[in-house]
Amino acid sequence: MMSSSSGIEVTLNNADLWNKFNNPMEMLVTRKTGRKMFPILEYSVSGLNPTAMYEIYLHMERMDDHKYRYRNNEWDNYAKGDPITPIQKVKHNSEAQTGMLWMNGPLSFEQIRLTTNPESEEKDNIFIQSLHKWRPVVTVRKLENGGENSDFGEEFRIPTVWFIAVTKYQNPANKCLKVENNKMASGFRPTGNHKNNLPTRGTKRTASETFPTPPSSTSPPAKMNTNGHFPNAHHFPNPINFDFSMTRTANQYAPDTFPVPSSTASPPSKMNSIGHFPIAHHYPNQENFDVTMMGNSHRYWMNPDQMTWNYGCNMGQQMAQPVMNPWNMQNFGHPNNINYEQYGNTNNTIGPEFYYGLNNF
DNA sequence: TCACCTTCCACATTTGAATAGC
DNA sequence: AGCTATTCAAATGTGGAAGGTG
Repeated sequence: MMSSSSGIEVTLNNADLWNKFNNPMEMLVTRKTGRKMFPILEYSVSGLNPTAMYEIYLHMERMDDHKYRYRNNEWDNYAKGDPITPIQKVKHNSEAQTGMLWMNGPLSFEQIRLTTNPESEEKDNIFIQSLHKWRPVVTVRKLENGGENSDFGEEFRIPTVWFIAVTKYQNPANKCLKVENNKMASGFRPTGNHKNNLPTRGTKRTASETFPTPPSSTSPPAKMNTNGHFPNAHHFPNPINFDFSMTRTANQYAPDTFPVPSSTASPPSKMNSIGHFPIAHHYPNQENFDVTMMGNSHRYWMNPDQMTWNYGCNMGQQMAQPVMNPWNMQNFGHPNNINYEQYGNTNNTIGPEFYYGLNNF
């Protein structure tokens, strides 16, 4: 928290998350489009005059005149810093508004992007120099007489909030914390589908590398569309990551080929009558469900967090196309029976049977 | 020097949302 | 009108190539 003689206080809301990165925090910066910050900067502000008008700004401030590098598992200041350039202040998206409104809600600067391009003209891009130490500064500016006679405002710095700008993460511990805490990086977790041991990750693959020929023991299904794709399947995971040893042939699709549930809880009896199947739209990490807790009917799965039975979708509702493929003989519930809201994005749908069924691809 | 470091881009894998189709 | 299916957009860290540096 930072307070002042004016009585204004600025607090970082996600300080717990920020404080995990004390080794120190590294923040990625890119040139072309700029990079969003993670964690974001989200503050609370108090002590404002509820009826007065304020603008709030953010800028980055060089902490010293050193240039740092990561060598032998630690950061050292190996050179004099690059020239210190004029400060760019980015005005918060909310523009000018009353103190009451500022104090009502979180003060988030999630739109900020860090760029190495000093010529960037994007409104929310902040130019910073890689390998230098930076500290975010919040400026609260009270508008007098419609802003005509206002001063430059009051600045707030939080001592624990600073970072070293990098174009690639240096400290592995820092990188792990980013992956663990940023859901957009979930593919890089041990349970994710990014496989670091793939030979050509990050570079363009040939078609045969991307779509290897399956083992001969895996018969393709009778029904494929003209693209050779599973009907209605959208984002297929990389087949390289598939476990073809799980593949079943056409006469092995029976429900009893699925794992036996360990739970004694009973699945709900409500079920649709037309045997709808889930459409695999986006495939979540396997950590999102526990296949060992599937119900006896194999039509349900246990949500390990909520200890409730769910129909064959873990995050959303998209259900369609009865008997759309002959590989997966499971019946999943009708969307009318499902409480989607608790799972977030309605586009994300998957059932454990279908997930396993993908190994038939 | 030259071993190591940094930067940049395309990429695969995500989440999230908008739009097209029926 | 209400779902379903498809398409679009954005956000992550990574590998490799190329350039930089003490």
